[in-house]
Amino acid sequence: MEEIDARIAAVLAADGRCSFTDLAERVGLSVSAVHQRVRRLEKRGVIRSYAALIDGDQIGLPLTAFVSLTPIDPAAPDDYPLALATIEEIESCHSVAGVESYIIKVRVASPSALEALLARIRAVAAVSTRTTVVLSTPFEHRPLLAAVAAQPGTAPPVPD
Amino acid sequence: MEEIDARIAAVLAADGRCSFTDLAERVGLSVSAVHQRVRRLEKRGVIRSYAALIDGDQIGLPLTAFVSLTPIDPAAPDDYPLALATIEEIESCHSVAGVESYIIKVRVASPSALEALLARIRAVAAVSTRTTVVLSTPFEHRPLLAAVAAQPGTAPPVPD
DNA sequence: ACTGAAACCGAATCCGT
DNA sequence: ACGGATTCGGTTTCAGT
Repeated sequence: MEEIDARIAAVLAADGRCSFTDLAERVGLSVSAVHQRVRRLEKRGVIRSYAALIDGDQIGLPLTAFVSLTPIDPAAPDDYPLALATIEEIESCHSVAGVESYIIKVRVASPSALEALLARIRAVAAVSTRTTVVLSTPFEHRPLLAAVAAQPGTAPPVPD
Repeated sequence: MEEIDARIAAVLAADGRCSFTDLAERVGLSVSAVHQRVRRLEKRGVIRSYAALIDGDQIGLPLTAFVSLTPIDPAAPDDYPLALATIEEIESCHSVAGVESYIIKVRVASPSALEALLARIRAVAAVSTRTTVVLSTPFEHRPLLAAVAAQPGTAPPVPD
């Protein structure tokens, strides 16, 4: 991917509602050129989607936890992701290397809601669980493109 | 928070670039009313920001890992988040309950980049690290508002 | 692949309820 | 707090280089 595409992606990663007009100014291209590039980034899947990032505390889901899952029967067919996807409290699901097979991130309203959620997880997935409660989140959702966008792919235009 | 605000937040969580016109149709209000509500959700911090979600694989950061951090000196002042925030490869940082003090999520280009990153983390933070490599991500960034938005807060308007 | 212009549509504001 | 109208600016498309 080119440097200019990386910069466009970086801007949108940090400000998902940035207008094409602003974007054009920031990267030094015409509006229609940026438009073209953004559509291409979307089509290629570099930009997967756009999202409003919501504060869990303010929507009645103040408790975040990471839950590590270990299959009870190691020989069981691995369709856990499908089963887990049906549970809405699970925000993300990662298959991982190590003693445990999956790490999922969940958000719930209360400790008792967490307890009920863990029961549901064990019910749909035949796993044992290990839960790590999040106390606070100093930061999250940081755009990872700053470094990528900063790297000089082609030389920047020389000012005269 | 009201039900209608929850629905607005849910729509924007799933489609961060949704227009006010679309939003108005979806929640059954006028454009100016939703506009007002969205601005209020932003001001109150319910909507923290908007972001384009980027595919790490496509920007040269195919390796994701969770790193658990344990302070070497348990009595040391806890300014780890500040130190960690300077490292761009760290996407999120959570303080957690348990044997370890923090769980961070990182994205890097390669195993050797991960090795270098871990060295940097230990350098800035005086911690021991335990790393869990992500093999695949069945899903992530799921909007957690579906359940919240579905719950009937006030009764819906009665059609005549 | 980028520019510039044209046509269209959405955003933002104001006023009235 | 909502709706409707207005104005302004952004989006989208097209033709040209």
